This record gives sequence, structure tokens and C-alpha cells, in this order.
Amino acid sequence: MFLAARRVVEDAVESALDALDLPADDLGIEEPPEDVDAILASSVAFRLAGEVGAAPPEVAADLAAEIDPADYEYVGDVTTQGPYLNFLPSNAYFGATLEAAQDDEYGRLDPKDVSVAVEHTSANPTGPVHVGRARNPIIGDALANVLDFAGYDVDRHYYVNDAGRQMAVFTWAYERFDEDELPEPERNRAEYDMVRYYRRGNTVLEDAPEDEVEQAEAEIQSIMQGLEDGDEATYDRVSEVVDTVLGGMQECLARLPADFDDFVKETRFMRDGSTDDLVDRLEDLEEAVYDDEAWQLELDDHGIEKNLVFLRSDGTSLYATRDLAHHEWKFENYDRAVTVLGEDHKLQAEQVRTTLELLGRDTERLDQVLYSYVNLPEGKMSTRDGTGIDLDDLLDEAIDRAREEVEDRLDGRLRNDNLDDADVERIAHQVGIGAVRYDIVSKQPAKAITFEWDRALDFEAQSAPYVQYVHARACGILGEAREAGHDVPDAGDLDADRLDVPEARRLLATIARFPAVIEGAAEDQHPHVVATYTREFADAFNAFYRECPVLDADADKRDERLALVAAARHTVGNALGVLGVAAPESM
RNA sequence: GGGCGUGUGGCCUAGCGGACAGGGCGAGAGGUUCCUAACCUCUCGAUCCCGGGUUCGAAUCCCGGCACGCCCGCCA
Repeated sequence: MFLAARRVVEDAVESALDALDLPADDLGIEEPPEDVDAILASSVAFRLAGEVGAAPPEVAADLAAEIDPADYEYVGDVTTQGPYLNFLPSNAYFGATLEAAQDDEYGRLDPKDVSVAVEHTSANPTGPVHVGRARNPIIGDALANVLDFAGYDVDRHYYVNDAGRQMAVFTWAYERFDEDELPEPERNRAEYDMVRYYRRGNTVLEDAPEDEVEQAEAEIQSIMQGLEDGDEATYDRVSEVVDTVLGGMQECLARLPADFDDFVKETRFMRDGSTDDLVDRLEDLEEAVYDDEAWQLELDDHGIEKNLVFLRSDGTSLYATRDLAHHEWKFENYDRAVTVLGEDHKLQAEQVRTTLELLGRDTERLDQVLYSYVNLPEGKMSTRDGTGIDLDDLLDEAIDRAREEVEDRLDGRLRNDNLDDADVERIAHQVGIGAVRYDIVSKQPAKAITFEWDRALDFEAQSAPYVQYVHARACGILGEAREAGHDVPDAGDLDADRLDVPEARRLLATIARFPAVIEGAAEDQHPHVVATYTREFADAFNAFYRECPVLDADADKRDERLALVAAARHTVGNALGVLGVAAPESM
């Protein structure tokens, strides 16, 4: 409703300006502060004061006089507060919101018929996912959810770097060492099992006698050459390692949950010839130079000082070359592409964008979302060195702490719904993992995070459980109403006028904003604004909960309050769903 | 050295041109015969990094500093 109201208000301001013969290039539409009753406001009067030769409040009053609320369905009244033009919602606005939010898909926007590939995580398949990388799947998955909910056709991609030296080293190490010369795996899962070979391999390459290293390097070289030549046997050897490790990593990511529609392998673009084809076209570009026996792109005219080498002196391609072929593939198969990347890939991201532009691609269709790295207080995390905290360990710890919390609260519990062990376990998972996710997704990606256990696993206010609790409470009310024989009335039978308590109105007004929040989050690729919204929503719901009894309400108010709770449940449930945080029915 | 990003009460964070800078943590005081107290109410606490500028209006835009982070491989 808010989206519709905003259009209506824009119309109203525009025609008022028109009627007074004033320019309408900037309508100054904004959302007023919380303590103002209006749902929308305009500050045009400031800008027009000079032109009209009158003080802003006077201009605002003149404009207000030009607008007849009766002409606009969702506008109840237009008032001024000093220089501001305030638009108050009509009863129809509340009625339409209450009705629309009875739909359990409330907030989902109309299909846009636009396909988008969201690529995220894409961590090299070298071992367990660590916390340093956890921001990527969490932001990426939430972003994919946002876009899906906003009406896009979303495919979730994990780009697999299976062609580099790292994988050649891994393959050599896997074939070279025996299980019994390795330490016990930290966890009984594929990537923990496999990473032992990788770490051993790297240790040997660093510390072993020269001739042993030489021998190893020869083998690693031959694997890389095999991949470059498209040798099937080599490809199969590497694939075995890649697929095994990736399978384990996938299980870890699924815990978040973060699932993928497609694992797009880098070698695919070597094998299908698209990288070679791309190299030919790159060589034809004006910016291409053959320098030091390697083909490169001079991008300094495009604001990038660093040359981009796209063909080595030995004639082989680089990661960057294949990634360009990969991006061209996305451009051919999708209307839009979104990539979630760590800030350490920023330069590469700019090179990709610029080069695609040179190749004649419309880079407006590509969005690159960058986030800052998660560091430990003591420094960086690294898979190769085995430093850092595994994402699995973080999630386990989160669940353990949440379980403890649930058990502690069990005694003092007011509600007698007798949670059993399975409930405790379910809640521990929902709250524990939800808290980790919410903590990460609610922050602006650009800000650097230093990981601290206590901060990441704080279940107090402004965290996932605070919002989850609202959902559980709404479910509780609806459940008890059903048991008492009070069903939520049909959407068409509601009269929002009966929600006359300010707290109920404010909750409804908050519900009304949800689709606009989704739209904004999708447009800007900012999933964190959904998290901010859930917090405001929880405040509004808690105030309503405090002031408005539902089950014991007078008969003439109960139906609408029940419907409001149902609407609230859909809204907060869907918002949490978009964030990828579980919405418990009880906790 | 260059490029990009970040800098908001003791700590974390929202806001990113408009109405007194919102929250949370923390500290203190209260609230449960009533739909879950993982909640609510009240109090304490801010030179919005510093200095200039643009504007009727700047945390927000511009310029110059400072601090921190990331990047600057024929690695991925």
C-alpha cells in the first residue's frame, strides 16, 4: 500500500505545484520522523520559498490548500507542520493494507520477468569454509532471497575455481600422500578429510629438500598443462578432488542455509572454447598490447593503472581471462548478473567491468556487491595455514549456547505449552544459526568486522531472537484463537476502522511499508535494510502487544485484531524468510 | 607511493541533503493475578574523526588532513 500511496502523493504534489505554476523537478518526497503521524511528507516548500518570495511555511500552506484529500484514495488529510507538507493516511489505506497482508505471501512483488544470476561465495574448493568467508554466503543468499521476493527469476551460482595452480597442488598432494601419514580429520566430513592432503602438500612445497620439491613441481606443472590442453584424464583426476571437497563445503553452507542452483566450473569455459574465442577478441581491442611476450590490456585510459594480462607468455590463459568468458556467458543467459565479492577482489571486479564494456557489453546489467573481510582479533584467517575459525565450529557453538539459553528459560516460562526435547533442539538451531546470520546480514557490507565470539553470539535485544520472538508470539495468539474457536475472518469482511488504538495503527502502518522495503532492498542490493525493518517492526508489534489484548478483546474489536496479528505474522515471517533466518512458531 | 573503502555516546550499530542523530550493549530504577519477561517502561550517556567549503538547511555533498582496512603478481 505504501508503494501505491507514494505514487499518489507524488501525483498530488505535482499537480499542486502545477496549479500554482511552480517547477516540479524535485518533489522532495520523504518519510517523516517517527513521531509525526504522516506516512509521507514533502519538503518542496524550502526550495520554492526563494522563487515565490514567501516564507517556506506559507508556501507549504498554499500547496496544502491546493490538494483535496478526497481526490486521492489513500490520502486522509494533508496538513502542514511549519515548512513541511504532511500526508496522513486514509482509512482506505489501512483497510487495503490489512486486507492485502492476510495473504501469506504478503510483500512478494509482482513477477518482473527478468532473470538474474546471483553469484556468491565461490570460495576455492581447498577445505572447510571458515568464518572469514562466512559473510559471502550470508549476504549472497539473503540478496538472492530479496531479489526473488522482489519478483526476479533468480538463479544462485557458485563459481568453482577448479583450474588454477591451487587445484593442481591439491590433486598432486591427494595422489602423493597416504591417509595414514596424515593427522586425524577435525570433523568427519569430506572437506575436513581432504584439506589434510592440501595442507601437507603445501608444507612439503615449503620445507622439503630441493629435489623433492622439484619433482613435485614437475607433477603440478603437468596437471596444469593437462587442464590447459583439455586432457580428459587430467580433468577427471582434478574433478575427483574438486567435487569431493565441494560436496563437503556444500553441506556446511546448507546449514546456514545457503543452497545453489548451479555450480559453474571455471574449466567449463576452457573446454567449450569460449576462453580461446575471448582471447582472440581481446587481442583485437585497441587497448590490447603485446608486451614482455604476454598479451595484456592497457586500461589506464579507463581509470585503471594496472595492466590486465590475459594471455601468459607460454600461451596459457589466466583466471581473469576465464572469468571474463564466464561473465560473457552470464550476459548471454541472463538479463542481469549480481556478484557478491570480498573487497580484496575489488580491483579485479573493476577490470572485469571495464573489459566487458570494451567488449561491447552493457555493464549496467552487472552489479558487483562488495563486502569487507571478517578478521580475527589476532589477524587473518587462512585455509592453507589452518588458521581461523571454521564456520561449522561457529554454528555448533551458536547452537550450544542457544540450547543452554533455552534450557535456562524453561523454568521461568509463563506459557504452559510443554516444550519437549525435540522443541528445545529445534529452537536451539533456529535461534543459534539465526543469530549468526542476523548479526552478519544486518550490517552494511562495506564495514569491516572483527570476529568476537560474544558479540556474534549475543542473543539479547537487536538480534535474531528478538525478532523471532515476535513471530512466535503472533503464532501463539493465532494458535490459541483457533483453539478457542475464533478464526481469522475473511479478508473481505474486515473493517480496519475498528483498529482505533494508536499502537494498532502504527503496527498496520509498519506492515504497509514492507513491500516498499523489499523494493528498496532489491534496487540497491541492500539486504541489511530488511534487517533494520524487522527491528522497527518488532518494536511496533511489541507496543501493540502491550496495549491491545486480542483474545480477551471486546467482540467488536477481536476480529480485526486477530487479522492484524495474522498480517503481522505474515510480514515478519516473510521478512525473516528473506533474511534466511528461521521463523519459529514457538520458542 | 598510488587506488578504493570505512570513521556516529565507553563498546556495537541505523540514518547518507531536510523536522530535536534512531536503536542496542553497558550502568541504574521499575514492571508478570492479564494473549510467551528472549518482552516492556523510565534514567544516564554524542565536539556524528579534524579543518575548510557549497547550501535556506550538512552526520549526509565537495576540497584538504588524520586513523584504520583492503588492493596494486604472466596467483586464484
